[in-house]
Amino acid sequence: MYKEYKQLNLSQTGKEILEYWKENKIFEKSISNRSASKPYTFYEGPPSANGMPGIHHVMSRSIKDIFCRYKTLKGFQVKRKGGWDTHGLPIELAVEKKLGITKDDIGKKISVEDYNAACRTEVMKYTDVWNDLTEKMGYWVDLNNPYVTYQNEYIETLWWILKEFYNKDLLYKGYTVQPYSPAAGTGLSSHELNQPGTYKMLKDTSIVAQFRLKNNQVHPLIPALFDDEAEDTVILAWTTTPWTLPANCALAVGNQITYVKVKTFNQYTYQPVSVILAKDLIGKYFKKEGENASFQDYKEGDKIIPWNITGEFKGSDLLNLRYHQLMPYVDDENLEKNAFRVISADFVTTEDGTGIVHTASVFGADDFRACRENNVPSVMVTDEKGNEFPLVNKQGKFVDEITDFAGRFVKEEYYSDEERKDPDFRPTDVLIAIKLKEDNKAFDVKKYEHSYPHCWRTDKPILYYPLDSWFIKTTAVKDRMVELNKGINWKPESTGTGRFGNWLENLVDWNLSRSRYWGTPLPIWRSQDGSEECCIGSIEELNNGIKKSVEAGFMDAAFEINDMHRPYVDDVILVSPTGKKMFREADLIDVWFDSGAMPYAQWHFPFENKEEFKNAYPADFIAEGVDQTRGWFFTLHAIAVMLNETSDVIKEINTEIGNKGVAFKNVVSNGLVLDKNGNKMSKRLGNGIDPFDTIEKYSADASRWYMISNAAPWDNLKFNIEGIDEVRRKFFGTLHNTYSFFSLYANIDGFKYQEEEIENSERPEIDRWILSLLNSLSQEVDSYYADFEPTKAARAIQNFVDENLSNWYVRLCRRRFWKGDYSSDKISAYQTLYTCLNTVTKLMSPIAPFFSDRLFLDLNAVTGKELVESVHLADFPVCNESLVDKALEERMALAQDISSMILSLRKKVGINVRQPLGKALIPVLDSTFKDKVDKVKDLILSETNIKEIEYILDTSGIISKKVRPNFKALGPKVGKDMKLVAEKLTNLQQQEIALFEREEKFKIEGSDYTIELQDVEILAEDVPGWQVTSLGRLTVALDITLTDELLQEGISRELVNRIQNLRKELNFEVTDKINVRVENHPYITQAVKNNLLYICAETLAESFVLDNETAKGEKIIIENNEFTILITKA
RNA sequence: AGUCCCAUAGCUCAGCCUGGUUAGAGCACUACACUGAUAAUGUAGGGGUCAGCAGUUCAAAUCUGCUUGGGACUACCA
Repeated sequence: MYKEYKQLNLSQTGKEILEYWKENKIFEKSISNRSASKPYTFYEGPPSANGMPGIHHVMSRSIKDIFCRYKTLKGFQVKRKGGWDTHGLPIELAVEKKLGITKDDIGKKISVEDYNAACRTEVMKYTDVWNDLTEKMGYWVDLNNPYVTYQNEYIETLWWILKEFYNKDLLYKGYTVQPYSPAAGTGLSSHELNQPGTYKMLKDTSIVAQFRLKNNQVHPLIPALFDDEAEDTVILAWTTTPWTLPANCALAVGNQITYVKVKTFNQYTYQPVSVILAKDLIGKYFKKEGENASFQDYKEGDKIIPWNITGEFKGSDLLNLRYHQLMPYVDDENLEKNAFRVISADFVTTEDGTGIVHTASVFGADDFRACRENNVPSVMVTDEKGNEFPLVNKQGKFVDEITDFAGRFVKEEYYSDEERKDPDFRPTDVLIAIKLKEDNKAFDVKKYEHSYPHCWRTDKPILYYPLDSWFIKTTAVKDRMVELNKGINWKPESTGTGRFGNWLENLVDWNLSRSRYWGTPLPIWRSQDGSEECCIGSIEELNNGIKKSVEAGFMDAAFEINDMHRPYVDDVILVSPTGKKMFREADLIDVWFDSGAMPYAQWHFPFENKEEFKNAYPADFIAEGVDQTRGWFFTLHAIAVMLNETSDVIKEINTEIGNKGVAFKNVVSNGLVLDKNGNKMSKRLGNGIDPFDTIEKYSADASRWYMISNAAPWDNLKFNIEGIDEVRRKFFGTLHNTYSFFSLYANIDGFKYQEEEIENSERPEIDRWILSLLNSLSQEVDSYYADFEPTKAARAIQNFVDENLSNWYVRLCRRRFWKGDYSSDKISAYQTLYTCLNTVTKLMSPIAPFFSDRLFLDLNAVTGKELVESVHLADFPVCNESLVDKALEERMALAQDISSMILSLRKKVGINVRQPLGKALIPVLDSTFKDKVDKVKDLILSETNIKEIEYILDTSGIISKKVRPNFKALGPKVGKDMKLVAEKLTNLQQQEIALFEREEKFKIEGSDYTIELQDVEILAEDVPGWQVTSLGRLTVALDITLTDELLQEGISRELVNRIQNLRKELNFEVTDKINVRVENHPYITQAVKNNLLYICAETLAESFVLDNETAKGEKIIIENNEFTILITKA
């Protein structure tokens, strides 16, 4: 017996199937059943286990799951090792919050050891919750042997990778400009900078400085810039941080910006000067009244300063102009040669300032980049050891070399309140402004209020400051990364070429350093003078180093390293080749390096598992949110490309497996899950959706199906809980009903698929049709999955189940299941419907793993046709081309259209379907059309309750035709006369159309155009005198004459209908035979006599008596005629 | 601020790459029908300035540019 269900409960089904999977180890079998020689590799992007999972995790993990399950069905062995991302700032912050401490307390109130121990505990706090979600949502991933980024083995692989880079000079120490808080003495991450309240309004002294051009240089613009040797021509540049002016090393212009040279006077010194600034900004510095005013009449102190434009240039013309250093405290040969010149930069605008940006390479991130790109050296001081330092020290004070301001804080906020209250106190910026004014180097000085970031701990403004950091020289392999990216299949493509491609094009070196505690330590040891250093690539190497150190007497012999985190590794002192002590560089590395290295580290490669690694490299498929583009996707790619360049082991393996050096071949980047109004879900708004509630209430299957079918993965999903319910009703409900229908009758007839498979050619048209569609569907769904288009797959399956299988096949075939003997037609129907259901379970199983398995198991429990324990162990359906019949699909579509049109006509004239009608008329304009319709005629007739279809031939002359222009064909021919031609054609008279058809061409009056038949479509639009309707090229007319015979048949059907209702009301089994007594009402007498056999057969009546007396039984009404009827079980 | 994505019926989405004159589907709504799939099903109906403006074209939801709104990422700037 096929299992029958009272109603559909997807949530319950999910729980039961989950138990079944566990008991029977289905997941394990889905891997062990497949050959290891056919691997399909998936990498799990490790979630951070320190937060609760949200509904968006169901989304991204559904996508991962779908393709892994699909590939399993396709015969691949798909291992999926789980993983946990365990390092990083969020964990540190969670611990600090929990313990009620700040970073300052680390090493004071709490030891680094205890702190890190707390992190280790914290990070796995939510593991159980995550594992629970993973199971309940049906995500198959190996949770028993996950990789964990804090484990020693994992870290050891990271060290190995870093050493490979180090050996090829791809790891270096350098400066980067970072937000830095002198008051707190620490760099700040962008995360810290984005805390609420860090950006505050600040009033700063802003200066427009005059950078004097050298008049003795060789440059094409010199004649235009200097009228004579005495002329003082300067470039104007604006700054809100005057303290950076001593460090000025370049001026940046925009290539496309227009600049002008303006002759005028300095407002402070009254000296004549020629200034260069952006044309758009003239109005900001010069009064209209002064334009072209007399220079002779100008007197010192005049409010109106005369000016006039004497030249105009593009930014690109100004490039490489050299100027005198503005504040020459620090200078050298290299600077004179390569600095103090005009460069171009893309960030220059004409919105503020002068359109020329003062650039101090070490005090601004943009500046730093622009200078590096243009090979402009930085203005730095050098200590006795030859180390370079910026002009401002780490306390935020000018160094001694800046004689006039030495020892002064660069920001006035760094002075105490008392100092600032002193009436003689002058901020350093103001002192600089005064000096520049005196030196005739300031063009304009003003207070300027702007938003500026502050340190969230000290509340003082931050500086952009160069800090020592370790970098990976990703720029060295940039071209290779760009090149290899082109071979990666991105879904959607635009993310790969756009977001990711652009990112690679603008690649900068990867700043690895993090000044933190809980993370992978940088394995670099340095002597104190920085002259010697080494990079450790394994635990063994470290232990050897420790041994030597013990021998050298630097370390205690009892020292043992068991944990590769801080503080333990910090206690290791190594011996340099010359016998000096080397200490570990205190930095941790970026956590993104942890996750990007997972292809190697998850296997502890190359220390162990070489084979496992080789078999699982690179990934065939990965999937994460689009926010990982510059995160995990990038680090995976970067590390893979660089290892291919640096590591012999990796190169060898890549050569062997034919990998050019990528970490993944296909990548799906999914969009966000928003709330139903399109807002981002957040704790603050309280609009988040709890995945556990959703799964409990609506099931994992419906949730997954909803998310996948509703929008393409890479489009943002507006998550509406009602949508899940719709999916349940629409799709799962329909499928479940179809199965219920099947099981009801299959159980009655004892269909167990024991009979021989009925030859396709022996099956009726409608069976061959649905099987044709089914095979087309298999093919289609297969290619959608293969193309990483799950949404299209889901929609195709859903459309098949709803529209074709349920709404047409089952509806039209109902009689075949309940009527008559267990004939070959009936068996054919069962076999066909069974095959459809069984195939659909496999097609849908990647998306809805629970329900599909239940359906599959229920079907096969009876037939035993498939020898596997789960749909997930089955093979993906293969399209049998010989069963695909496009012509059949086409004519069935025709049947559907014609039926629908006839029903629509019935509706219009108010004759319901139970009343048979004599005939429908269909105009045929070509012979193939008639053949097509003829083959599906019976379906149309029974569906619409019509006796006959009559074809009206063209020659009968009763069809009224219409010409419809084929614009695509006419376009090139008539061009702009289209309107006229189209109107003429549309309004052609019947005789004209006939003429057109006979001659196969038609001349348009009043023009030279001769229209041919292929330029138009001629269709039958009307059959005058009949009820007619049209759809596209189809036209159908209905004969609504009711003969006595038809009327009586109609009455018989009504009678049958009432008897069936009674059977049901009385709760008779569908197989019960009955006896019927009906009051002999004149309305039905003749109808019963004429159609007695029909009525009895339909209602399973063994006897049918028209009784003249009785009034017992139920009262029924047909067309206002009332009479009684009594049915009893026979 | 820059880059990218998105905008079609009350809601969720097709269509756009490759332009063709009546822009589709489902849900919701209304009416009717069906009643041996029945907590199911069918038919019909209303509902759209295809975000706006401009351009290219005989013809634009579709191609181009700009604007507006939403989102993402990057940056935080003299």
